[in-house]
Amino acid sequence: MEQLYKQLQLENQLCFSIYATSREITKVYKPLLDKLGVTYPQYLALLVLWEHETLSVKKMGELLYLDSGTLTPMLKRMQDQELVIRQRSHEDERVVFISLTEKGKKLRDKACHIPEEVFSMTNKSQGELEKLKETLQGLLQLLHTYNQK
Amino acid sequence: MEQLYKQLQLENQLCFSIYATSREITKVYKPLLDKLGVTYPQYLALLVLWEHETLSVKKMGELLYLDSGTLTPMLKRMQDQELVIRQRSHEDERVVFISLTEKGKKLRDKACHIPEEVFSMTNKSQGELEKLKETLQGLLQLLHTYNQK
DNA sequence: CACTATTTAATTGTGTATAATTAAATAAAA
DNA sequence: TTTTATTTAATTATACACAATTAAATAGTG
Repeated sequence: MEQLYKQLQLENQLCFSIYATSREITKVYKPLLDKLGVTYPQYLALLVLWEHETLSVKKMGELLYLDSGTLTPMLKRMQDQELVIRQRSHEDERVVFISLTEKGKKLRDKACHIPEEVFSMTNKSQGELEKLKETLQGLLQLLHTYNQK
Repeated sequence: MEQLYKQLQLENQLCFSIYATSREITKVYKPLLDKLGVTYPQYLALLVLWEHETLSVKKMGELLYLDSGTLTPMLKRMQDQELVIRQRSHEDERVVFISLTEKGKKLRDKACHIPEEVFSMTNKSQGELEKLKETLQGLLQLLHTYNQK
């Protein structure tokens, strides 16, 4: 039982180190994103829209691993800020397409320097962070596949 | 500019791989924690209480990297479920001590097998996950120190 | 001792997250 | 072609997260 209890120590939880690190990362981004007037999840939404121009809510959810319960209200807030436009498809009335306004497109140039700023504060090598990212992407795929079943 | 735009691709964001992985991990824990009747953040709170028996809200926040705006309502819900007891210190009336009820203590034995169950589904080696954990703990410390300034 | 600063939780307001349900539309099958 | 199943967003309810403020208590200073 001692051994089993030891497995329950916070110190030994990989899950916690990921969970806490994720939240600390959000805090690092906060002052940078405040300048753009967006939150961290909204920034992620912008990343995929800058890459794809127009996306359905479903496709955005697949890319960001988020569902409509999260995306719908978030995208409505972004529409209120005039960052995105939401419009139903004519071919299939169930589908809602999200696209960027001019204001949303312009934010890209203000965001350009953010990755570099965040990287520089870590004092880690590019290679080390790259490797960590790939390890996590592998784990992410594995867990996501498992959760789909 | 092309190079700068490339840095904004979702695929290149370490932050996103951590963010998304963290949420997928929570989903893996969900069915296991449902059996105990707790959420994932509540499970983390139980982990530190199983280790420390009694903790102030402040100390719990330090251990879990959470503030009172998150902990206070969560601990009240856990009190409603009769998992914890909240009582103010006599020496310092500002301090609230959290301790486990018998029911809360007993959950430990039901939780014992969870780490093993989660580990087994990953198909990763113990060493690989251990190394990932240590890398993230280092990053967590670094970011947390930065965010404190 | 009075006054100020600090510490600690609680509260408030906003913004995610996710499970579960609903509703509308399309596609597939009998 | 009616019926059935599936797909897609939206909605609802619950539970975090965190910034900012408040309030109470303690500690420190002159």
